[in-house]
Amino acid sequence: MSTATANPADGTCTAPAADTCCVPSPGEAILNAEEAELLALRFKALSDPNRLRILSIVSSSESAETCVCDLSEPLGLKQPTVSHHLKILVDAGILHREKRGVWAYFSVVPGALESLGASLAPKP
Amino acid sequence: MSTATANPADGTCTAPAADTCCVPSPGEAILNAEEAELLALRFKALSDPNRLRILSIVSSSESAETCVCDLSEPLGLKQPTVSHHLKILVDAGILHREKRGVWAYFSVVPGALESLGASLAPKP
DNA sequence: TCAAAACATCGATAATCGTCGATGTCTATT
DNA sequence: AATAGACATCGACGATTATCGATGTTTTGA
Repeated sequence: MSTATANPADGTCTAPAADTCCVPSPGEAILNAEEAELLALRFKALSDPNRLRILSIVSSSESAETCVCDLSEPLGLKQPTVSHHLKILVDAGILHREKRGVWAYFSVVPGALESLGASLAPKP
Repeated sequence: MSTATANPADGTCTAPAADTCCVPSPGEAILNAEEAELLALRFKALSDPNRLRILSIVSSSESAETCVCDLSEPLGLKQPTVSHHLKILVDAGILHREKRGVWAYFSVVPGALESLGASLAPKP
């Protein structure tokens, strides 16, 4: 199971067996599709400049809480757009939403960013 | 500069000044647009399930090096697609490409993922 | 010199995403 | 009850993205 013909569907990559290419890696330790999908969803939440700035503002706020109207102006985005980004961050488990009266306050979920960062570590 | 009328462009959010909303945060420590754009670009490289699996395969490879033909089969993707994903990861500074003969070998840039993960830490 | 193989690049297509105006929902105030 | 304001949701539009077939480039082996 270690020699050549890695992609029979293409008929290509039938390595000359002499040189060492196409050693299909350990086999088991590979991130499976479902896990990858879940992880990608969380990174996708961080893949937009405005969402990163939202996180920066929320986490650096004195009260560690921010309402939507605090974000619209410094980002130069309209309210529906800000709400949309906030929803993505909440769905990703990164932000926490708490409705108090008319306002909605957002805060960073404790440990959320750290655990995401930890998934980039060399070896678990 | 701490009271109300956060979004004059909309005419909205003229807070009643009695309750505490719309305190526009510290002011200086906010991630600026250029930095956010750059960070987002790197996270965007991690925001695709197949790219995460590519990283998983490359980093768990025995020789810490992988060629394209090793990736096409386990991911179920055609060669041009794999090449496309690899280019994105290389451009983001996460993977290193080395051409040896006919094959191209990829390896994780040392410290690249760690430094990205560190940008998610509580306080710099 | 020629053929074959690995990989990159191009062009096209379907899907997803960011943005915003319009509208709906809910709450507090009058 | 009615109004006003904060926020969420909807629908639309332009831009970006993932995927793949076709093709180009480069290197090895005959």
